[in-house]
Amino acid sequence: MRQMQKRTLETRARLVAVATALVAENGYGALRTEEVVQGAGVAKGTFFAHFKDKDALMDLLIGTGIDQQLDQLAKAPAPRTVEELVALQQPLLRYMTQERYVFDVILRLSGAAAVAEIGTIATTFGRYLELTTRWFEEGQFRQDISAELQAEGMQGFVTQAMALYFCALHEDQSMEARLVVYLRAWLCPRGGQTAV
Amino acid sequence: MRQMQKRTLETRARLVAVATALVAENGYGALRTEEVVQGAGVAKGTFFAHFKDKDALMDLLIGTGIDQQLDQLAKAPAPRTVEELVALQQPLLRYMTQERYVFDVILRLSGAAAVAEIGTIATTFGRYLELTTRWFEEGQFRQDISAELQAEGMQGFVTQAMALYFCALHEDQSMEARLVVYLRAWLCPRGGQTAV
DNA sequence: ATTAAAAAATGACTGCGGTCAATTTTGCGT
DNA sequence: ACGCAAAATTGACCGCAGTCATTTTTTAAT
Repeated sequence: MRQMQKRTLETRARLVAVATALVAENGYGALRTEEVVQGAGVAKGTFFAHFKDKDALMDLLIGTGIDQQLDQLAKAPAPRTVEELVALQQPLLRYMTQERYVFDVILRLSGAAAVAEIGTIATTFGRYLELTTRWFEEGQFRQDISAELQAEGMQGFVTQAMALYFCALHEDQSMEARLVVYLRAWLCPRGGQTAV
Repeated sequence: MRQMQKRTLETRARLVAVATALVAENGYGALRTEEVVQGAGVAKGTFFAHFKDKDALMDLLIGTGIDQQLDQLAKAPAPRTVEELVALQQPLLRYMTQERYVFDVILRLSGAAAVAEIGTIATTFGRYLELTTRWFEEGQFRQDISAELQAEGMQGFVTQAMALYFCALHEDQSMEARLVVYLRAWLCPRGGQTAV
């Protein structure tokens, strides 16, 4: 098995650089592989030799963006209130909802289809869970369920809040306001009936 | 303004009938507009005169399927335990996760893009909320938050459970088992700390 | 019946993602 | 240096959703 050529890395880097620039200019949804390929000075087929499909490129671009947001989250100390929790995550939510197309891609790629092909976005979702689980391990919120479960639940509510952001039927409140309501109910339940 | 012609209804009915048959045969993801059009004996353009795009047809087909599931749910008495809650919804979950493609379409269309164009799937999601809210109004579960909020939260967890069903990283437990864990934590919290 | 205008249907055409047999480039063994 | 096989690249081509100027059909007024 021969090693990868330097040329390969250069071509790939050029494709990614051109794509990044085009996205910065016109947004994710407007990106066309034809433009990327022309900008990089290669043929159509070369693109697909480097990326399985357009989604694979998007996975890389958007996944990188999410990772940068998580870097910020990782710096901050564990939030102690629901309000802090939401405020801290606001930049991440804004990034993921910047375009309807971006949110759709994230939903589509956040679960790895096969273990063999865990993409960047799927990886960031794992990292998000790890990171927020650590917050809950500080014990500021619920004691009756595990930190992992609290984190998984928060992830679900965050997704739901983002989804409703794009829904014309639920324009009454902001994404953040809705999330505060959800997370208060999830993380600070005031002992309801305990039917099992 | 002249009224709609009988011909219009006939053509549309034929398109839907052919599409339904094709889906029954090969599944949703394999449906091609070309086949629908040929089967109905009309031209390509006619299809798009009746449906804004392929998604609009899918919205109708899948939305109808969901509605049938909800009809079943509406018949049953309000569940009194989390296990009943999950068992009752199992057929609905199975329907929505029968194909990856179906689940993707549902996610994409469950929120109405514009108030003017509320599709069948978006409508069923509203119906699901109404229906389950009524369950929670019976007061079997949490007393500290509204029935609506309990229903919205459940919807989020159901979606999350379905999403993880398609994720290779979370194959350790079934959709139903995961949902039971979520809903127990959501609906039967045993009074944790009440930080606000 | 005649006609005019709206409604419906047509199908060639476009845009764009993705494929693949053929070609060029590269690095290794001799 | 030479030859050869693997790796990388090429671009014509395909599949399929969606468009639109043109034609056909229907309806209502005269």
